[in-house]
Parts: sequence; C-alpha cells; structure tokens
Amino acid sequence: MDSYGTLNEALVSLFNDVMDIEQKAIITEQFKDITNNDMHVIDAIGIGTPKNMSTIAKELSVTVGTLTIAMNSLVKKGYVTRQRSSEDRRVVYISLSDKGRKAYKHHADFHRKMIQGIMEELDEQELEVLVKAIHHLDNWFREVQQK
Amino acid sequence: MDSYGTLNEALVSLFNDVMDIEQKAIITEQFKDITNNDMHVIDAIGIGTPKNMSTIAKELSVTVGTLTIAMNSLVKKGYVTRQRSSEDRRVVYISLSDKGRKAYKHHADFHRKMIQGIMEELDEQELEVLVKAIHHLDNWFREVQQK
DNA sequence: TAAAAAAATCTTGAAAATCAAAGTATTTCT
DNA sequence: AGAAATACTTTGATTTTCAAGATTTTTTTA
Repeated sequence: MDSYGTLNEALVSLFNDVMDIEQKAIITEQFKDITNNDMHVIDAIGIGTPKNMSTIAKELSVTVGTLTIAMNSLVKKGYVTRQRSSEDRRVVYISLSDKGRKAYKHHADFHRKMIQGIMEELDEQELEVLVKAIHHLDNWFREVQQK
Repeated sequence: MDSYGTLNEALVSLFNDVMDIEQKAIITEQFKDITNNDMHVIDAIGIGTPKNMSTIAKELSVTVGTLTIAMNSLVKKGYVTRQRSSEDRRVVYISLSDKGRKAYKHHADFHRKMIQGIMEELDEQELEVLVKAIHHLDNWFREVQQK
C-alpha cells in the first residue's frame, strides 16, 4: 500500500509550509524589527502576570544566559520591560510593553486565522478524525521521547 | 464550540514535539557529530543521482553561500563528497558518502516508524480522511503564502 | 573571434542564537 | 557570621545565516 508514502509526504510538506509561513506572518510592516526568535520569546512572556527569567527560559528550553541576550535586544527595541522584584532582589520580572502586547496579539491573530482556515475546509467528521490523529501522533512522540 | 482551542493546542503541541524529537532522533551514538541542520542537508541531497549546489540550496530555501559553509563541514566530517562536473566545470556535484547514506537511512527509518506509529492507530477510512485533511491544510497554507 | 554578460560556486564580514563557565548580587541555611 | 544556594548577567567560543564581492567557466553578442 502507498498510504505510507502519501501520509509521509503530506506531513513533511505540511510541516515545511507551517515553518515558512509562521516566519513570514510574523515580520510585517508594523513589526519589521522582530525576528522569529523574538516572537517566540514574546509568546512565552505572554500577556498575563509578569514572569521571571528562569520560568521563561524553561518554557523555551534555552539557558538563562541565552534568554538574557534575547531580552537585552527586546528591551532595546521596546517590546519588553524588566522590573526587579522588591521581595527578592535577585529576581527580574519580565513583562510586555504596549508594543509587545500588540505584537503578541498580532501573532495570536495569525494562529486564530490559521485554525479558522483549516476548519472551514473540513466537515465535522473530518475535523474529529484530524484531532484524533494529531493526538495519536502526539502520544506517539511522547512515548518515543521517554525511551 | 471549542474545536478551535482543541485543534490549535493539538497542533502547537505536535509541532513542538516534532521539533524536539526530530532533533533527538538524529543525534545517536553512531552519528553524534551531526547537527539538526546537517541532517536536513543530508536529506535534501538524497540517495539518488548527485545534485548541484544551486538545486540543493533552492530545495532548502537558503542561499548558495550558506550551503557552501554547511557542505564544508559535512565534507570534513565525511558525510558528503564534492565532484566537479566535467561538462560544465563551474558546477559542483554533491553526493552522500557511505557514512552519509547510512545517516540518510537512519533518518528515513525514523520517519517510517513515525508514520507506522500513526497508521497503527487509525483504520482505513480514518487514514483516508487524515490524508485529505492534511492536503486541505496544505492548500490553505499555499494560498496564504501567495498573498 | 574577442569582449561582455551571465552563471555557478566560494569567500568574507557582520549579525543572531546558542551554550558552558565564570562572575555578581542576594537570600537561605547551618 | 560564614557557607551554600539561587537568580541573573557577562564572557568567549561555535554555528547558522545573509549580502556583497571575488573567481572561474560558459554563453552571448557585436
């Protein structure tokens, strides 16, 4: 059977497209000084209560040193603010500036449109199968990772 | 309906996992000097007839200069061989060495197992719907990209 | 056919992303 | 009080990337 080849190619093609488009969707007129990496950091910071460096670094699976460098750049560009904790003066709280929040929402919007675009093309049953298949995939990945 | 949230989260989670695991699956005892990037290049070279630099660069969406640097490293590590064309001496043909072919097959094997893992979880009809859904997704991405 | 233009690749210089290890400031433990 | 732990930054090195310039070879043109 050639379901294997078909599925493999479909997945690989999909994966590559998503990577490409995410990148292009991020850098627009309005946010042209932002890199792909910057956007991931902005996404990890989020629009909720401020987070400290260690928490964000763990979320992104990078060292705190690496994150410091990314933050320096984002602060300089005006997307992020640093605030030393007054209770524990070792801790630095990170939050998004107005500009940062705008970028965050721009990215979230892209995701929303993407999912919408997908859902429009699928009927109820297809959608169900897709979600199920993705979960299977996800479980399979997690199992492999444990070994 | 919360199909939106479900699908979005499933996709995001899947993507992060794929990224992580692809990376970990590549670097094994046998191929411990290979990076994620190296593997993508090896994959693009393939085990068919040799390809020139421009072709591979286009396939990977990088400049030829970038590819030259990656190739220098792969040649030095013994995964790739360079061969100047005798018809057109500007052209350099790239092909995988024995070691390179082994790495290629190792990676292909990972993909095969991944697809197998998914397919085991789905019946014939579901599989068909999945492939169709993925193609829809893929088309949507291509449309967006054109704008 | 000689000169100009085009093509394929490589080199160079600069920026971004990354880590490990060392350094600084602060808090907690003994 | 002194030692150990914690949170973060700095430093030095490596990798990946691009744009622009350089080199070699082929193709086009006058």
